[in-house]
Formats: sequence, C-alpha cells, structure tokens
Amino acid sequence: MRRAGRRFFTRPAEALAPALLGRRLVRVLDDGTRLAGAILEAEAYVGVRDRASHAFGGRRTPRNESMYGRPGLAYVYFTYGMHHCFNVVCAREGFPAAVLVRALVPEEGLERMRALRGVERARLCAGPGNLCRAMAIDRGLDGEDLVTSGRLFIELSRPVRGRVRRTARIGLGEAGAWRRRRLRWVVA
DNA sequence: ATGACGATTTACT
DNA sequence: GTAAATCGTCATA
Repeated sequence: MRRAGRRFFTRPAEALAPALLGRRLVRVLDDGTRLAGAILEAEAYVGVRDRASHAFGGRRTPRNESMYGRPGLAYVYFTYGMHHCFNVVCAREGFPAAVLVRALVPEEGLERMRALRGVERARLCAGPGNLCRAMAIDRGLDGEDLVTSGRLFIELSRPVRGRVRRTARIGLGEAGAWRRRRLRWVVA
C-alpha cells in the first residue's frame, strides 16, 4: 500500500483535511503490533489568522513548535489534564497549519486497541482523545515525521467511502467568526 | 510563583 | 443539558 509522502502534506489545511478522509492511519507499536484505521473525521486549523488555532497570531511555544515544522510532521498535544490530540502538520515549513484527526474506523489491531482504551464495547477511535488512547499516541510522538517514521504514518490507497459532510469545528471557545467557519469534514 | 484555562470525555440529572 | 475530572502550559507578576 502506498504511503503518503512529503508532497501529500504540502498544501493548506483546508485542502488536506478532506483529502485525509478514508486514508489509513497506521501506528506500529514497539513490539511490532500494527494498529490502523480509516480516517472518518478531520478539522483544519488554517494558520496564524485562525482564532481557534494554537498558533493564532503567530504564537510559538515549546508546546506548538511542531506546527512550524515541515509538512508531514505530527503535532501531538496534551489537554484537559488527561487527553492527547493528534494533528498532521501541513502547508509549508515555517507556517503553522495543521489538521486535527478526530475519528477513525478501526481496522487493524482491535484487540490491542480495546486493551489500550480499557473498554470492551465502545467506539474505539471516536473523538480525538479516544483515538489517541486507542492508537497509543502521546507526546512521545510529537514531531514524528509521518513521511519517514516506522511508528506512525498514513497509507493512501483507500478510497473515501460514503458521503462527506462539512460542518463547523467542535469544542472551540470564543473564536469569533472562526467559530462558525465550516472547517470540519466528516464521512457520513 | 501563581492562576486561569483548555481543538475532551464521561457520567449523571 | 450540566458538571466533574485533572494537569501541562502560558501569561502575568
């Protein structure tokens, strides 16, 4: 299966987000176990003018440093004292744009995912925090290069199935007009 | 050093 | 629908 290369990620977030739908996110654990799922939901954080982005106004700190890296890096952050969220950095190096991956259809390693989640019956990879838990993604993978990594990457040969809905993003605070912009894509 | 807050989740009313 | 859980991060001092 073909793997996403640098070029795939080198485009604006609002272009990458819909292009990620149906693609397979793959996580290879230290013991070789492969966890994978098709991307169902993604949100674009488009750059320094985006009030909802961690990089709004050019904000650059140790936490969000990965957003300024090359397209194809992972930006993984910790929030609410208990959850991790996984993003794919895009656009161009030096410009902070990224796509938050919010849900997957689990396809490989379901038993291991259940163990990681600590639940028997549940939507294993629904929601950005749950997805990271199920896929064993944490800050240790922040800055990981999806183009060259053996631990975390994206495979391309999957078509998007189903219809795509476009909506406003989830969970934002006061982001002004940016709160309403339809920068979330979901496979129906 | 301190305090407010968060790109969430879950359980409960 | 509302609330609690829980702590790293960042701005302010």
